[in-house]
Amino acid sequence: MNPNESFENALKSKGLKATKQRLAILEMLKQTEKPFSAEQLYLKMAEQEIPVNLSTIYRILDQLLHKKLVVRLGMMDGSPALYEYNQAMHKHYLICLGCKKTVSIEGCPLSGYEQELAKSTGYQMEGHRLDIYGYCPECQTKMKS
Amino acid sequence: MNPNESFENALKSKGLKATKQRLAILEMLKQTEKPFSAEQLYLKMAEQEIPVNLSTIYRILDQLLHKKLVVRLGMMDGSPALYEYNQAMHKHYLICLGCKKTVSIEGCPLSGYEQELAKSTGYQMEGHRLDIYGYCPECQTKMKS
DNA sequence: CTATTAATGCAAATGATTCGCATTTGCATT
DNA sequence: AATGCAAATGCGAATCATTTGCATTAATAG
Repeated sequence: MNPNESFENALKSKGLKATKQRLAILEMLKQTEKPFSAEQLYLKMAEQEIPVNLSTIYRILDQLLHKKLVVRLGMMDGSPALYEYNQAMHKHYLICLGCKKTVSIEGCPLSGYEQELAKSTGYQMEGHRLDIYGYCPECQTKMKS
Repeated sequence: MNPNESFENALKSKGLKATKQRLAILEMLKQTEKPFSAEQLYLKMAEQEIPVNLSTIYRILDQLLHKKLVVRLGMMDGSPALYEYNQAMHKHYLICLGCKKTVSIEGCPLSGYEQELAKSTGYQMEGHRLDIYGYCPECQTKMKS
């Protein structure tokens, strides 16, 4: 099955029209499997000569977010939000305070905990943000000198 | 010991001058033990007739953050950052995406996990950041109408 | 008490994101 | 294939949180 075709179906089944801008965004996020900001997507689309306006990208990302086709992460400071294709499996990162290298962690240590918390608080859970900080083996060695 | 005095020492020992604005912010955050946005602090200080400019508050919070006297929690959307007094004991929050109310969570679900991860990766752990997002019972009700 | 230097106020700039409204496009239906 | 209409897009301006440059003021070392 042609990838474009499956995105078309995904969009239509959610009640969204399959426009070239939406298809391009989904394709880009899916292919790279990396998170991008609205601006980065805007630039990439410009390269590929797909005409699009930045505000349209924001609107599209917002819709895809509500339809759970993408996930939004980030913004501890005021830097732009990042969006990534919604793999069923979500990830967490181990971030080195020395060299800023990030390693993804197997599985999610909060899988059960969140449901438990939902029950005890009455909240309807929408997700969480977890990053773990430390020093990688290389940076630990460097620090000893 | 007068609380003001101890904040004065805390500031001076970090190389910061003990101004009334800084003392007021620290006192406010310490007393309430709740996270506040820059704007909220600004309004509270206006009430108390402590003259201060919003940009000064941002600058102060930034310094206190670097000196580890306060902690910043980020929102997933673009809403304002929240700051709270840095208790030695770390906490995690359940944040309502509707009304932004934040509730602190009992204990830390990652206490054991972090050590386990240290062993399997060789990283030296320095801490983590965890916030959980959802909709509080009130906002869930509102959304149904 | 004075000098020095950091801190503050103010106003304007910036950066991310959103909004209103006119125009265009996808697509269901002839 | 042509038509109609809601949905989507483009464009510009607005908004909101936060930052910055520069002139003024206040804290503290000497």
